Amino acid sequence: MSLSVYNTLTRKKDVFVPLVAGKVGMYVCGVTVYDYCHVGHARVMVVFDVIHRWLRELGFDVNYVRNFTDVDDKIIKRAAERGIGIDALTDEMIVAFHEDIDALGCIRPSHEPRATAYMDAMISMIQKLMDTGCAYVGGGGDVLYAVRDFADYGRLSGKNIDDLEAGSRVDVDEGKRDPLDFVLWKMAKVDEPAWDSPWGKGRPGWHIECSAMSCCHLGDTFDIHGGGMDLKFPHHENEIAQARAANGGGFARYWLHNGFVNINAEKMSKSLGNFFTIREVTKKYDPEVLRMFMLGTHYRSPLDFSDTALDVAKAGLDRLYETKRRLPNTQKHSPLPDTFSAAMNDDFNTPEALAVLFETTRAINKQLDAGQNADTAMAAFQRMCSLLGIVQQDVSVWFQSADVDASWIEEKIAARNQARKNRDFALADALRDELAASGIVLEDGSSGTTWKKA
RNA sequence: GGCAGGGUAGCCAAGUGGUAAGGCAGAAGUCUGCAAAACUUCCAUUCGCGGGUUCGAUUCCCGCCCCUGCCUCCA
Repeated sequence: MSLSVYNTLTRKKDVFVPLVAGKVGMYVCGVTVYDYCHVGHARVMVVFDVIHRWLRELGFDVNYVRNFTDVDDKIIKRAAERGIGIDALTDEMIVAFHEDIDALGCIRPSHEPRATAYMDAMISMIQKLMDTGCAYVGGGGDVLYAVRDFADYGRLSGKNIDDLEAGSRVDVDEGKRDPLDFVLWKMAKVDEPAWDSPWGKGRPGWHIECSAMSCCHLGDTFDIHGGGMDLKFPHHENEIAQARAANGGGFARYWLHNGFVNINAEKMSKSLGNFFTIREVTKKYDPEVLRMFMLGTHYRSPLDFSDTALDVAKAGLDRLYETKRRLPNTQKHSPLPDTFSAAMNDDFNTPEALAVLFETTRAINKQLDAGQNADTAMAAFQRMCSLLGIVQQDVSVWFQSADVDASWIEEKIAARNQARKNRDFALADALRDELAASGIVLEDGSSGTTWKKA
């Protein structure tokens, strides 16, 4: 059974064969750290976390690199508004990023390079582009990349340079030879953070950082490059142009792009202002709910965000945790169901994988209901949950971490059970209703009464 | 306008040239004092619309309608 991945470059599912047997180099475009992450960012992190986990499960030694863009116009503007330096802002936002993404159960990448730590690499790449004639100094002093000189320009995004120019929304900059040319090195204005370069004090353009950092960590040619759909053009197109021109070919072999998170069928984005930050959402929902919500849709499809959708994700998790509650763990080992592996190997089909998990859940419950040993199925259940990064908390935490007084609940339960013993069901039901009003649900089992959050 | 991706039950969402996974919600039953949870059964003769290819299409082809995205920063 081999892994197939949808490759944006070829527009089809390709069998995944790494450059070096047993090893995978994967670069994912991270975030620009000037504000808190929203749910759209969370999707990229969760999607590639699952991909990362599955690649490791397949036995690959994965070198997973995800960058931080820690210098750009938005950062400079925000830092100025707050009256702090850009480092203070980006340091703060990186800490927040880690809090949010860790909460979502994402394993940290092997490396998380910050753009500002790679100035030399970027400058050296730009110098190579100048040497080969692909780059030039424009009218305003900025160093620009001449897209016309790169024959393959537009291949990744399926665009044709002339079509782009025809419907161009790009501001025509007098300093550019071609409106599509993009900035490699931007001259600093007064009071802006700047670094020395052969072309004067300035800062890198957005695209060059990813080309430089990916090649530094993974080599000129590596396996996987990922990110959100919106990065296909121009960001990834430009990355390819820069890296291939500078290194004489190569660069990423498989390009993976995840779909957007939408709100009312419209893309969630900063510019539209229709976004929710991860921390806003996780105030109301457990982070695992957000993760479950994302796994329920294939990573390349759009995902519509709503409270209803999160409620559904929570209900699904509740069902899985109910099973975990019945059989908290087993030391037994079991292979993954073939159907699960097949789903994951088919371009990381998590909805299909979840279906297998739910089927396993039913099988376990059935066996337990019949008084049979369910350890084998439970072992498979645990492995699947672990690979998907869900159902990772203690059952008691999941069901009982309420903002209520546990001893008060226990008192009510004791009183109710006394009433039940006296066959005073009116009183018993009243006590149960009282707890229900506080969001507590009771369950009378053969071994006593337990409670959980609604 | 150019390019790309979609339209599957009340909702979410997989999928296949051979007759529609899974989840949520809903209905009935088992269990229970009653519930809850679990289990069982039921819940799309049908996959945007119209043609075509085929023994057979939701799945392939053509046309149409609708939605979204990219073409500027964007995960």
